[in-house]
Formats: sequence, structure tokens, C-alpha cells
Amino acid sequence: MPELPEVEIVRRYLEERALGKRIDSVKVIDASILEGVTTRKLIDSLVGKCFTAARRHGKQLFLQVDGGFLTAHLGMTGDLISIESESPLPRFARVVVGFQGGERLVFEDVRKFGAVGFVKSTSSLLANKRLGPDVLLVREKEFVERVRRHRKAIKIVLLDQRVVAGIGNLYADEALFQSGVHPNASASKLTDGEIEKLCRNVRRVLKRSIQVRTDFDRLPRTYLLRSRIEGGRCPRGHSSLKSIKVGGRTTIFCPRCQRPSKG
DNA sequence: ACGTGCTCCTGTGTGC
DNA sequence: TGCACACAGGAGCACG
Repeated sequence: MPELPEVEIVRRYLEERALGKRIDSVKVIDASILEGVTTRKLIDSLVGKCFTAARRHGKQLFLQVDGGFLTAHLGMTGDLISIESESPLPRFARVVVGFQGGERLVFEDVRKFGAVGFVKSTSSLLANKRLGPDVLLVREKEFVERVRRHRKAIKIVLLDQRVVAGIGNLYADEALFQSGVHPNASASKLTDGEIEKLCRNVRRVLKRSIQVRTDFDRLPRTYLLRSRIEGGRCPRGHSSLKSIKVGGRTTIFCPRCQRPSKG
């Protein structure tokens, strides 16, 4: 589930629920979820400290403490939730941070594609993963320059977190639809105007989704996400939606609104 | 550089 | 109802 909007909602939730409380325990239930850190190191880095800030870069989360940052990536099924001391742990709890007073912050993840780690600086993790600039912060000009370097299908380029960090499968489809760009169009063959439009649309779509707390039923009727299934009706009424695979990912688009380029 | 396909893992939905 | 199978919104990797 987690795409950038979900991650941003989690970040805000963490700001309310996880900051300023003294950490008095860390339990790693499944160490395979750890990335670049041992259980010992995680415990030593966190216990006795407080989270002081919650940050996000693309879909990557950071919880700041004195001396570094707890990192969390939610993968496809990950979540971070705060529970009361008496509450039972969720079934798929992988890492549990206990606060003074009994409240606990739980990283849960059914499929274990997510990851928890610890870094001294956010920039070291961004460099390690070679993440591009955050999609909501990058300048439009830089977005255009970074995207048009690639010759691959535009959708693959949008999903490449090294180009720009934060665009997931659903929002790539939405932005392409709203921009009238075919998902298989070569990125380098798009005009600057088309890429600028993609940049503006992907941002608008992500922000709108954050606003409605990712409840797609509350999105405007013009959004593809409201009927993103094969055979669904194009919001502009032009055609029924088609499903293809691009880079192995399910891709829904409107064959009339998003014509392949003739070149 | 590019596309393809596999991998990590488990739950859910579909069709027989 | 049971069962097999396809599929899932992420991301890294090997291969040709």
C-alpha cells in the first residue's frame, strides 16, 4: 500500500505520536527486516534517547535521535503504528520501540519487503541508495533534466527512485493519464513541455491524495485512480481503460487520451 | 543502455 | 468448501 502519500501520512502521525518520548527498549522480532544495522547497534543507538523529528525523502522515512536517524522503508505492506502498553502486538510486528510509560511504536510488515535501519546522517542513506531528489521538492527544471536523459519508457523512468524519489506505480499511471502521455513513450523523446506537465501533475496528484488521506473515493472525478481497473471507464469518457505491463508493473491507461507518439 | 524476468514474502481474490 | 493459481501499490539483481 504505501506510496508517497501514505508515507507522508505516517510521517505526520509519527510527529504526533513518537516525538519527545524517552525510548526505554527496542525489540527486534525479525532481524531479516534490518538493513545495514545489527540488533545490538540499533538498541545502543536508540535506548535512552528521544525521537526529535520525523522526516521523509521520497518513500523513505527518518526518525531523528541524538547521534543519527532510525530509517524505515515500508515496502509494499509495511506500516508504523503506535500502540498502548496493554495492547497486544500486531500479528506481523517486526520491530518494537518501547517508550517510557509503556507506549510502543511498532514496525509491522506482512511481506517483509520493508526495512529498518540506522544511519548517522540522512545523506549517507540517500547516497547509498542513490535516491534522486524528493519529487515534491525538486525544481521543475531539474525534474525535466533528470527525466529526459533516459531513453526508457517514461513510466519506468518515473518509477526509478534514482531519477526522482517518491513516485509509485499508481501515481505514475495517474500523472501519465492527466498529462496525456502514453506509458511506453520514450522519456528522451518527450518535449520539455510534456515533462514539465508530468512534473506538475505528479505533484498535484500526490498532494491531492495526501489531502484526502489516500481515500480514492474522495478524489475528483477526473482522476484515473477512481476507476483504475482494466475495462474501467476513462474519466473523460473517451474509452474503456486498458491494462498492459510496463517494466513488469501493471499499467492502466486510456488508449485514446494517451496515444503512443508517432515518432 | 535497454528490456526481461527473477527474487525477497505472505495474504487475498478468482476460477474451477 | 477446497484448492490451485495469479496477483499485489517496492526494489534489487542477473542476464542477454
